[in-house]
Amino acid sequence: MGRPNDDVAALFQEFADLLSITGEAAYKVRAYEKAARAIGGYPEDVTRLDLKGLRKIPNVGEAIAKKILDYQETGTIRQLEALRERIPAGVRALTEIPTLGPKKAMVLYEELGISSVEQLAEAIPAGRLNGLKGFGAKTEENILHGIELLRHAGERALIDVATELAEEIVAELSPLAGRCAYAGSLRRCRETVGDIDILATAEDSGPLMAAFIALPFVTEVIGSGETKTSVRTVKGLQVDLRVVPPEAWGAALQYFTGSKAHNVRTREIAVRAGLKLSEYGLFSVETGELIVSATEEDVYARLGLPWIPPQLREDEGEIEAALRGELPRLVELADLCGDLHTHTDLTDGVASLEDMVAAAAARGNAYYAITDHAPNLSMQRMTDEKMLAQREAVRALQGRYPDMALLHGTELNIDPDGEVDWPAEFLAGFDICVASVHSHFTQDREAMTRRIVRAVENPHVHILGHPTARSIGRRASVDADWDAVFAACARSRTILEIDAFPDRLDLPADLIRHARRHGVKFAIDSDAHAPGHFDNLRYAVGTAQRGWLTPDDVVNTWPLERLRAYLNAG
DNA sequence: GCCGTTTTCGGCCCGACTGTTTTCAGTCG
Repeated sequence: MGRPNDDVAALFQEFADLLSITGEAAYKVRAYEKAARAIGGYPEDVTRLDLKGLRKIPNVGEAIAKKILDYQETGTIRQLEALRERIPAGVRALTEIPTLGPKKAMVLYEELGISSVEQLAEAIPAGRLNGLKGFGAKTEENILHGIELLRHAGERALIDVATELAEEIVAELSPLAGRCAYAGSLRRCRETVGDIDILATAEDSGPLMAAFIALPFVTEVIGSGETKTSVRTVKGLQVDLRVVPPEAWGAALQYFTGSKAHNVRTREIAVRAGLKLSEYGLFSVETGELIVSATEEDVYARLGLPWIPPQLREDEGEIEAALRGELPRLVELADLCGDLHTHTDLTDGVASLEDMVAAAAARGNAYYAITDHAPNLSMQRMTDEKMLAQREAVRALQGRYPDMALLHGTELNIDPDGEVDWPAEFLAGFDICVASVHSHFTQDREAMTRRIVRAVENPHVHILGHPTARSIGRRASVDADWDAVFAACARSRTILEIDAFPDRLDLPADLIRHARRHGVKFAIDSDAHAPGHFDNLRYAVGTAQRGWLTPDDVVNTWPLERLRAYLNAG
């Protein structure tokens, strides 16, 4: 997204990677990784802070603060440039090959001068690794396999694909397990996942492991032991099954949910209290005695913390908030009482107005907005007459739904100058207007910022639809000064959408957190084009939770009267 | 390199699996 803090964080992550390749002590590498994460999640722009301000960032001390000052002056970090000269970028790329880490990468570079994945792929069949210490036949085979995986699979799975697969596996294994659930980044509601972690309890892991390997979509067993089995599935997605004794459920679930950074923090807290935390429980260091392990709540409580929702476990301030007793009461799916962005077959939806409204009512919505596309998206062939006719149909339908208020709206197109489809007089006839970027995605930052700010300042625009217009894995976010956009939304009381389509999830979680600091409100919308799309709302809720949103932040958890008052005030 | 209810030095999260150097290092999560 090109935020300055992300750029600086990426430089320090690269610095850490290069240090680890040079064999620098692990704690030093970790110090840079921690600093990179802290900088990425820091609310203030680190390129505008002085030394004193920089030192306030957690895990940023004298040395790293000075490197940031160097970046402010020169646009780079001299020590990083020096490392880049020593270690070609291709050597760092070698560590992206599964099973090949920094140590092996450095041996390959120093002994054989290999500095790219391509060179390594050619060197192995040519026998150039023969006799190289630490590289036996099996290791060569694993590296070649890893290169294949890197080239072909590579991509992360979208959350809906991964969730459906994980739920299917849990359903298959549950009859054989005491307890069974998915953990890992999927439980934390990351928007994409690199693998799936399944956790189960059993006294004897044998039958579970056997059933797991026998699942029809398993194509390859990567590794298998008594407590852990890893497989690859038809879609290239890796799935790990961990089996622990029943009494260790809570500690194991906490451990396998991660993130790694969050776990490091909780273990450090344990160490300071004379305790040792592992997936088997919280133990006394002195006596080795088990203290707690049955539930996550027990583990956190014994560390002096409230239970922390998985969506927050990224070491991005949740530990500190928990210690202060300031964890947010996160918005939940059950809090939603309406949907403010949906389509019908009048434009590109695939279900009729009647069917969409019936499905919405069946979900128990208190209000529901129909927002078909406006005419400037010309392929939708919208006209004033069609839109007014739909409004009549909506009003007529209202009588059948005494418990659900029907709102007639539209999804406007923000043109390159920030104008929308209709003049103010026509827009005033809608109950609600969403406005979205659907074209000209590549405008430069200045033009895009001006464009979006102008649109959100339009008094008839209530919601900025899928604000970044990204398509995960296919199209990058548009480039805009998001702080300027969020400030404009806060001023004009324009609501930011969190679009539930699994390849959008837009606004993304990190930008949600930034926007919230500006005092902006949000709408969790399905953008449904068919009744089945309402099921995607769970993923938008997960994204909102990762953005630390409470029900008060989300306008479609509010009663209709409060929502109407907010829309009209804007 | 960072940090401090063991506070300016001496620590820094924990365990499983794999392959190889056969008693342990590297990688991964």
